[in-house]
Amino acid sequence: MPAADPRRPATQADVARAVGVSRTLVSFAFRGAPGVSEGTRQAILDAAKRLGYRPNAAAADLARKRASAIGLHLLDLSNEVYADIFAGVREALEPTGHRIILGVARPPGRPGEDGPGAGGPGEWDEADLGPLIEARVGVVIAATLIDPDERVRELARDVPIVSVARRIEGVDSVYSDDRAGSRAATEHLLALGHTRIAHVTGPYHEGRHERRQAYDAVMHDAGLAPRVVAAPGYSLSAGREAARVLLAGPDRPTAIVAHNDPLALGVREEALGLGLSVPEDLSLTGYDNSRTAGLTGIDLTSVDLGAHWLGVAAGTAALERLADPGAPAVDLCTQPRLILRGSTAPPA
Amino acid sequence: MPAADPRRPATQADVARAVGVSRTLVSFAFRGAPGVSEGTRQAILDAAKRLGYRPNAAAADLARKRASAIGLHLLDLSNEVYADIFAGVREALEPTGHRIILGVARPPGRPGEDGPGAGGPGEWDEADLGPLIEARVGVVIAATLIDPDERVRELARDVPIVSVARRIEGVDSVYSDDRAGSRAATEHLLALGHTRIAHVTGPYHEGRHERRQAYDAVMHDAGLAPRVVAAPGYSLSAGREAARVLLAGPDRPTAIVAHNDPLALGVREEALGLGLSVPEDLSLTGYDNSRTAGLTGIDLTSVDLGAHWLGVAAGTAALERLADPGAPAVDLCTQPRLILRGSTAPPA
DNA sequence: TTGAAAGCGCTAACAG
DNA sequence: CTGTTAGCGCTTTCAA
Repeated sequence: MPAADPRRPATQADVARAVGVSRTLVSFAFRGAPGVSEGTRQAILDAAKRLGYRPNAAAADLARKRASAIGLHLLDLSNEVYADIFAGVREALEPTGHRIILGVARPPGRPGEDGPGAGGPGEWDEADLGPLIEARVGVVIAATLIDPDERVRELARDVPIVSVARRIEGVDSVYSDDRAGSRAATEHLLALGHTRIAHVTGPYHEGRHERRQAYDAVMHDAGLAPRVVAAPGYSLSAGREAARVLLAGPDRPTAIVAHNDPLALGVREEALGLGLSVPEDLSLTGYDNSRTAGLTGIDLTSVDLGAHWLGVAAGTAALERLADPGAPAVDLCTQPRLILRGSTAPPA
Repeated sequence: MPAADPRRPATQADVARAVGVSRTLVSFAFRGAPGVSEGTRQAILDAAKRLGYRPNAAAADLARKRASAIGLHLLDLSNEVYADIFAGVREALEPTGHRIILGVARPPGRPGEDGPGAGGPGEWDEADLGPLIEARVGVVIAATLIDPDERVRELARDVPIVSVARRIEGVDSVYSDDRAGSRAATEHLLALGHTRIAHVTGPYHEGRHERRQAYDAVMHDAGLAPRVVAAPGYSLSAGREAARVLLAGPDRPTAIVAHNDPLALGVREEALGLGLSVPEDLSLTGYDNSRTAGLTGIDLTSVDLGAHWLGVAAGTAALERLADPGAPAVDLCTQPRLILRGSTAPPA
């Protein structure tokens, strides 16, 4: 039998009334607090089940004056990396019983999406993190933020932030060494004998340019001219668009370093569509080492940043931040690994 | 300058005090309610920004006695379909300002994962939906539930449920005709001339067997012996395991209908690893039409169930359910499309 | 146009 | 072991 009052969810008061005890007892019984006799506890639990009582987490948090939920901000659900990060975060949080409130960034094509160097208002993360803050999460784990560092530090005054896959001075950060990963990919191509190596990056955002910078640096050190094309996003179709530009001209690159796997896959599709072979006519590297990259027939050389591990570390850092708001900011950096596959070879 | 009291988030009372008005006014001003003079409103908004005031959504819901959040339960983030459904749901909910609280099912390998017909306790969804209910969401959109119909109807007494990609009598359901999709795939293989067609399904769950049933029916009608192998999950690696069994024996199938794309991709990897060619030695169909299925070199024939559209429809249905709790259950069924690609061909 | 007061479901001292 | 009493931050009658 559901609660007597139809449609209105049962409350602790209903349970207390049914059993004939005070509301406090019910509260105690549910939290396993000491001071409730075994008999009473059973009676309470039984009645609760009978009435279909469910604790109201929001009300509990309000009364307790502290959050039981952790916010998780993901940039793009259609990118496997974020699913991996999520899995890691949950693994770390699961045993603690913290609810995870997930927020996902609005898709690209937002008004004001600006090109390299334009230096837009940088207030995108605000829109995504706002709802999490208003849901009163105790800390938000963010993968990946795109606003300028300074802006993120401002946001971090409203709620503790753990930045995943991006280092932000003064904010808990758990990330992979993007410069090293990008450098490894570019140098690999260089070692193979390529000289016309291009880079496909995404829209400009501060804090998302390390892969590009490392590419630039390696090219510069090798005395080669860098060539960078910014795709209109981070997806496969954005990669196709970038490739269209890159592969059309006269001195087509013989190798391309893509910012991530979807972009690389897009470049690959476009190249294949143009009648080029990979790696014979075009060597290609991705970044993220997604499941797809490893499929036979795709064999995309890619950089593995250990997304799952980052997730676990971020979850752990969040817990620590919750426990000690005053602790110094965590700064955890891991080394990525270049996974060699069939998409790279010496130039023809 | 942040709130005077360090670390304690500003409240409406703080704002009211700063401006010199009552809390009521602040509340009104924030919700754009009529009855606040333009001057006062501006003063309030200014002070709020200055103090770093953020509305407390949980407290507001509590006082308002109704939920402003919608729960979204996703079975598996690493499967693209769910990302597509998510995108659709958000598209529908975005303009309304409802927060989306996301829950993701615990990964497989739970205790009690039972085989076909075993009829286990069937209380898995409960564990996943519980936190959503306790967060007091107004309705939960669930993609995909795995408990028996009857159990889901019980859960639906605690909170309105919109079931996505699965029809449940008496519960709002937005789904694709799985029998039709599976039938189309199987018949396609039949028409190609295959007779030894096997089916790779996942662990048994009531409400997740329509694809299998349609396969069985088509085989039966064609006078052929069905052969079904249950993979230990719905992932690529689960597909590999199933294929190991299927491709080892003496009368190896010449075609396989997989329950979904990851499973199909797993079968493909295993087959290729065994030295078989697709489609020459083995025709293969997936289900979901993921981005990966469409990649050159993968070319997986797959059934498209319009995941994004399902998401939009589910979001819309959720909104309607919120507006009218008493309305009859929605029952929306769409027709899937078989996308023909290079992974299917006549038997050698 | 503004404010006072009650209460949402729950927790947390503090008494019995 | 059990009950009483205050709130948590916010909305919402109802008066002024």
